[in-house]
Amino acid sequence: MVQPGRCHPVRPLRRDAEQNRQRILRAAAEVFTTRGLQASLDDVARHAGVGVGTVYRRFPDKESLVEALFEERLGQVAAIADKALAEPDSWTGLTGFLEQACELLSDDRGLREILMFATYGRDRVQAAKTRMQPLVTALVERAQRDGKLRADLRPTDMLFIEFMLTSAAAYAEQVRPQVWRRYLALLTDALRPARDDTAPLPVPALTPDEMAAVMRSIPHGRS
Amino acid sequence: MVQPGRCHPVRPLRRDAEQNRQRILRAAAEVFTTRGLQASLDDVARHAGVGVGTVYRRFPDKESLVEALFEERLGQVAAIADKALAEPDSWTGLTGFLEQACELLSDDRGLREILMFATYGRDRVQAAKTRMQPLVTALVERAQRDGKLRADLRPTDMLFIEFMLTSAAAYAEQVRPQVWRRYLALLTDALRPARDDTAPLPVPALTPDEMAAVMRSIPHGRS
DNA sequence: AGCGAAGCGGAGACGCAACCTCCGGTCGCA
DNA sequence: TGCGACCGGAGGTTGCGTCTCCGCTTCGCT
Repeated sequence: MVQPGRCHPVRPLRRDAEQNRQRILRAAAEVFTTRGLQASLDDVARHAGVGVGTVYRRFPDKESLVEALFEERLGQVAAIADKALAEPDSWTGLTGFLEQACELLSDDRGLREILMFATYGRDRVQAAKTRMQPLVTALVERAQRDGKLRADLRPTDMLFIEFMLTSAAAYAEQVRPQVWRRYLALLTDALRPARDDTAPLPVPALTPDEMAAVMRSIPHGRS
Repeated sequence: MVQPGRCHPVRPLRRDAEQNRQRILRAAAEVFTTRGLQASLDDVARHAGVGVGTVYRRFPDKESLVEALFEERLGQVAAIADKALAEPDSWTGLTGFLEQACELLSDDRGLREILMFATYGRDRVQAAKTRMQPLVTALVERAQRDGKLRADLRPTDMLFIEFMLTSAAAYAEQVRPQVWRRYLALLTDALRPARDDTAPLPVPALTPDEMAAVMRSIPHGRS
């Protein structure tokens, strides 16, 4: 996908080598999305039908492989926010954003781990997040200006909602991969402007800085 | 707390030994609640100021220690449901249940892991769950009879809500341990009877059997 | 066809971390 | 005071994941 940023032109790989590279990428995608990032490279190699050595010859270490793979996915996430802002109706835009993000994350365990726990590629993820933040903010503020969204919600709330939904999705994955839609509907309903008798939210939302701190606070390893 | 079910009367421990046992239990409680069940017994021993050997002399293996510790906590969880049913107002009972359960779980990582992922003591947890199920069902049905709770919700939904909230709590633990209350308020609001323009929930709730399957589907190890 | 370089496989070195054992020494208690 | 319960913690054992190494294969150019 992305040519490595070598300073000298790279001699193209031999045909068989290139083919193997593709096979590895495909296998890695499958393994990491279904079993998560803690899957071993031996797994990936077995899945690709090549030896471990071949994997390590192409990708100096696990991190490179993971980054090569998820670069594109990270882009997709940001694209979802873009598309949501392009949607003329502010409410549809916002709920569509939540739904599509959840769709993307709910069947990609690797992406989930990378985004939520920054297991690898801290920097790339950081970049993706700083790109998304203003978009989400715009989405939220637009819907509030239109009176479609409960006024006391903040952009970071959307991230938490996303997080809660994908947690639920992950939990039920093996049994009912789609239940998260039930809870999305529930939460979506809760996002609409408060009725008169609605209690105010008892705790302020996280600030963007606090949100960043949350990410940093996650132990470097797994959940 | 609970005397081990030896068939022959147990000679009481020597005074220093008993004291160490207590110290171990206290240390284990602290370590497991803050760092989770994956903490090593070496950690516990260090924390207790005793050698590992001492720990293993008292508790044949890690599982026994964990079970000894969480037996009581598991009881507390069930007690919360009992208390909620005793509350005369059905709405207060239900939301109070959610709040108190979340309170208990949000600052006890070990309990969280044991309940959600059944990392240890599958049977005990199963017992606790089957004890709770009818209580939660009663709580839900009572509130619905009173017209206080959205009619299309099912008991398993409460467990998912619990799960989503504790996930959020865990996520923000280091930065803002109380944000979960914000999302509890949001969800609580969503639990009230649907307004006329509320969309129906798009996916059926899990059945109790499916819920049990979810538990079984969790890989035996960690999250 | 022939040859050099690029590529391959996978056994296994290495590192790490957790669980648990063992035994020389210590300490409570009758 | 002496015996036996008890202690500490070094280290055995196991298990797993990352990555290396080297003898052999395959490609592709001439």
